[in-house]
Amino acid sequence: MPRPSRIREKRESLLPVLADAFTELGYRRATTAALAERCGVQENILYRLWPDKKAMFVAAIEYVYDFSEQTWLRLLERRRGEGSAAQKLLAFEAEHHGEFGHYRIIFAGLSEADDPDVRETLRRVYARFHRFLLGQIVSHRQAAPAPQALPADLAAWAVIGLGTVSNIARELGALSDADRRRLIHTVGRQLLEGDSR
Amino acid sequence: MPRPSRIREKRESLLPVLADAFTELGYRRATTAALAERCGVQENILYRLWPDKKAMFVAAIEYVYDFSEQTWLRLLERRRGEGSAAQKLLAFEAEHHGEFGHYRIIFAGLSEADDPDVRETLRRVYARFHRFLLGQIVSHRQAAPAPQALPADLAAWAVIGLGTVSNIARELGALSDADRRRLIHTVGRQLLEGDSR
DNA sequence: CGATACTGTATGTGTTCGCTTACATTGTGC
DNA sequence: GCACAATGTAAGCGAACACATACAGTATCG
Repeated sequence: MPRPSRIREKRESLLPVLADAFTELGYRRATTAALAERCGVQENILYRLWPDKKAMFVAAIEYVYDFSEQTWLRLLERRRGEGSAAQKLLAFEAEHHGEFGHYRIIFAGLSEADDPDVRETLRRVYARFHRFLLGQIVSHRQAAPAPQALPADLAAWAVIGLGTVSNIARELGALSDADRRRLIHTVGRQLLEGDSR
Repeated sequence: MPRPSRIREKRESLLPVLADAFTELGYRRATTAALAERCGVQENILYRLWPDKKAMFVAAIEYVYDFSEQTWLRLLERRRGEGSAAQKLLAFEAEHHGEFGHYRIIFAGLSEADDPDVRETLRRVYARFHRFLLGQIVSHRQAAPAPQALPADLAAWAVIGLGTVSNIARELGALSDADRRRLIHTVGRQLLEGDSR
């Protein structure tokens, strides 16, 4: 049994590069030639790692979400004891939301969502995102109970919407950095509390 | 001066067809051949009406927003005297939000936003959308003043975010129709009032 | 060693795309 | 009715694309 396969490791080492490429170029302009060049390999090597370009795209979407979630989890480990986890996340995102531009790969995915595989991948990613946020909101509210006009599951979706519109505004230059911070902070807090205070 | 030009009329008559095509197919799959076939003309006729495919896309985006805004204005004229205009819009959108699928052309645009023309068009469209919503929120709050924790301009952006996440959920099948209605209704009202009640 | 599967390089290939060109037909103002 | 621009039809063109093939080098095992 000569030369054990390094396919798995190779896939993992190239995924960040693919994710960056799709993020910067979108799906259409991220040609297989461009992907291969950025990876420093020939095209057919990519085709030995994934069956087709769509599979590379789908893998990149999942990688990007994993990356984001790990960033948040690391943040929560680092910073302890200054408010609830949800508040820390909100403060962090008000500062840094979208600065990696990774939301662009989601936009690219949404415009390819007529494809069943892409749609299913996005559905799973959004479901995970929602579950994560829901957990944060619920534990925040348990720590500081209040009259809750806004159910936590809806609040979690609304937070996703808030992040999305913030990303859109960033992409289009429709809001200044300061206004985007204000938007995330103010609306985020109201959604988090489910009430105004 | 023989045969006056009907270019302007032709453009206007084909715009809805182009908008539908881009909406259904996205930018990439809406090939010029497909656009021409749906319009019932040859490709080069499209090229006599617009300089290139991108211009057709940009015109379609603007048409879609005009169409939506006119729908809302007609709604406000039709239904009188049952709550504020903003409340009527909210109730209407909770029922019908996104059912034309026109949001898809916005997704397509966002994934082509690295192009300056596309980005500028989207920026203008979002600015008009924000201005429209802001006007509705302000006049609603004037009619029924309340302690406002949430500034109206931020509320307007948040409403756009709410609509966007609702569209995403529709596209991906991530929420049932009933849950989407509940989301728009509950969060929408809270954003509109800038407070809970 | 030496067989063998893994890894990399170079070069097609059929198709599709955005866009163009050539040319025939039509309708209007003088 | 005739000049002439507007309108339509048909064909094609270079480039780019996703993906494939052919083959040389290489590391690992018995």
